[in-house]
Amino acid sequence: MNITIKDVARELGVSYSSISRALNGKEGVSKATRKKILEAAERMGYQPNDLARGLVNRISKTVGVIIPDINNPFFGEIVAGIIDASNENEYNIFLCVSGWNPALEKEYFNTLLKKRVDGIILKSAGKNEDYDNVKSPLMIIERYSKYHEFDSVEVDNELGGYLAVNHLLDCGYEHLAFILGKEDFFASQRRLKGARKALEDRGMTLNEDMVIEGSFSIEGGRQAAKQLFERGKPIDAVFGMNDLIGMGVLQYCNESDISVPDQVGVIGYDNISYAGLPQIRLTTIHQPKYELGKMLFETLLDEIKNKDNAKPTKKIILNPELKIRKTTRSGMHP
Amino acid sequence: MNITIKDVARELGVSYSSISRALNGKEGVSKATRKKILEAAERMGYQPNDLARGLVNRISKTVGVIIPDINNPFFGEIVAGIIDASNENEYNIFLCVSGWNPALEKEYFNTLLKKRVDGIILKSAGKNEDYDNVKSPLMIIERYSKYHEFDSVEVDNELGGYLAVNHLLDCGYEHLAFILGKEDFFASQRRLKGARKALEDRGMTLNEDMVIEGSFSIEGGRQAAKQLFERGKPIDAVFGMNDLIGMGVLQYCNESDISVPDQVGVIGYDNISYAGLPQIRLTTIHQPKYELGKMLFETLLDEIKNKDNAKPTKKIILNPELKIRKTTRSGMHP
DNA sequence: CTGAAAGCGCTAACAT
DNA sequence: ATGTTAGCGCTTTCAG
Repeated sequence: MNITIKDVARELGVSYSSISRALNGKEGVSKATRKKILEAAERMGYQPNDLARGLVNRISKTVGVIIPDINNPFFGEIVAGIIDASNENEYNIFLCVSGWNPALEKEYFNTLLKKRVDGIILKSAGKNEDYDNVKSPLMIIERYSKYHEFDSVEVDNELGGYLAVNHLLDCGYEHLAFILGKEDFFASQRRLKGARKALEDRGMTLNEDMVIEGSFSIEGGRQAAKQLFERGKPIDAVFGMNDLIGMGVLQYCNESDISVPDQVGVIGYDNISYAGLPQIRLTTIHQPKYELGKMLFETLLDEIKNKDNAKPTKKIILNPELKIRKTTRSGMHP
Repeated sequence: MNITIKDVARELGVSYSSISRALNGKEGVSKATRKKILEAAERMGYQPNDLARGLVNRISKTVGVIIPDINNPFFGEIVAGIIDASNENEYNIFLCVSGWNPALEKEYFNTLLKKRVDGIILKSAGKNEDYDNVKSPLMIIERYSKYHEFDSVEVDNELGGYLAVNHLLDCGYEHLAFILGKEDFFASQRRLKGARKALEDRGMTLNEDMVIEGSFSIEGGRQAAKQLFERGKPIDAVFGMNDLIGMGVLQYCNESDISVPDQVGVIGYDNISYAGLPQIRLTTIHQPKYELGKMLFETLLDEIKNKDNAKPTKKIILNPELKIRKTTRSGMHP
């Protein structure tokens, strides 16, 4: 069916070990025969079988990626970075989408193991201790472990939260509300921690009543905003823990004739492409998503290559950036 | 390193063909030993090696997908459909992103062949005759071939174009302009054909001067609109061949104080998630992208399973739908 | 420099 | 019902 190394060998009357050597650019073949082999392979349309190769080399040049949602542009951009980096290193990506379902995620994980991927990049939908003693190279996007036993790449969530609230305060907003994303408890908590710190740095304190949990979607944000504002307590700024939530808040404000940014300021998180649209222009915290994806892959590859020789684990932290747009007041100290 | 079938066999003192039989649920093993084997495998943490399996079965349970751009939500939704369908059938997806680069696309294609994928789904960035005599199961998204030698799934572009222009005319717009996407010449042409037909059905004719080519992006749409309007000829409606272009037109109109939909009507194509945002509400032609992805995979799988026994090729055509929002006038015959 | 042979982990005849 | 064996396509000793 498919042309194999043996077919080429037979055609040329050489042993197939020579073919292998020639094809892989190893020494031990004369210039002449190497040339002959390469030509014949080309002419016959020979395509090496990576399955067989992988079986003997124990390297599949393949990594698995599991994300919760591909239509969330946040993950889309991370994946774009991963794919580009993998391409540069002649790797291919198995993309799996868990739909925030831990059981499906687990299933995917096992399938990837069976496929003998060289490593896995995972954004877990659940608590990620499940993966604490996996032996294959593994990068968990935002793995929260007590000990730093694993390599990691992350964007500083605490700093992001700090920047967001600091900006809100700079704008003169005083009654801050916070909408967490229940899908990612840890990230939301970290951001909230930064928020708290920004408040405290000015001698203020975070009002715990004003922290509610929503879901990472536009509708989730809208609902949460509704809930928040209908309590009747004073609110003049909302920090949504992702842009989708922020956009939902915007939507609620629009429906309820609350003027943004005058009456209420809104800030999101992530800086997904939507947020920058001229009709939206949501102030937000930019996360370097594409770069994160690239570094995730590169760090994983590093791990793969140094599987045995124990190297010190590393922790790479990327910085988020404040992106001021039009949903927060511009004047300072009004 | 990894536990193999042999390890389990040794542990239990059975031959390893029995293990294989038990694990694959084939007959020829007594209930008792089957149970024993399954337990031992579980206990020892045995994970079958799909590379080896694929080598002997000549089936990798893997398909490759090549798309031009993952951050275009249009492709994102198609991929979501493909991934869901593949999961339901216990397949995994190699996702490749060509960046509209035909050379990279070709490279990816070859890599997938080496990885021995069972089939490939491809949205080609170039003219797709390159793939006319590929022997592996292949689904090209919008393959334009003179003969229907291949299975295909597509959304009716001509109908989509017709619906769009028909609606514009219903709204009372008279001076129509068209912005094509140069990345996808064929699709744009088909849609234009439908547009022409809608005009002719009312005894009107399409003004070829009013057809220009842009690029499938917001900025591309903005530029094209600029070019169009600066010619000074009367234009009261623009049909952008995708939503990104439509949004670019919206942006231009906003910057130039052209009121939409009163002065100028704008219609896009695809109905990507952006288009439905409350701040945008772009009238557009909906393409069932997720369903397209699902059917693409399912049709491919069908092809894979019936590789040899020649079945008649099939052509599945999905219908697009007009989605009226706020960028076109509502009143008919004003 | 080249060939023969073993083996990667698994399945599928073919025996027993 | 179970075991033995060959072989999938390739890489890699080990001889020559």
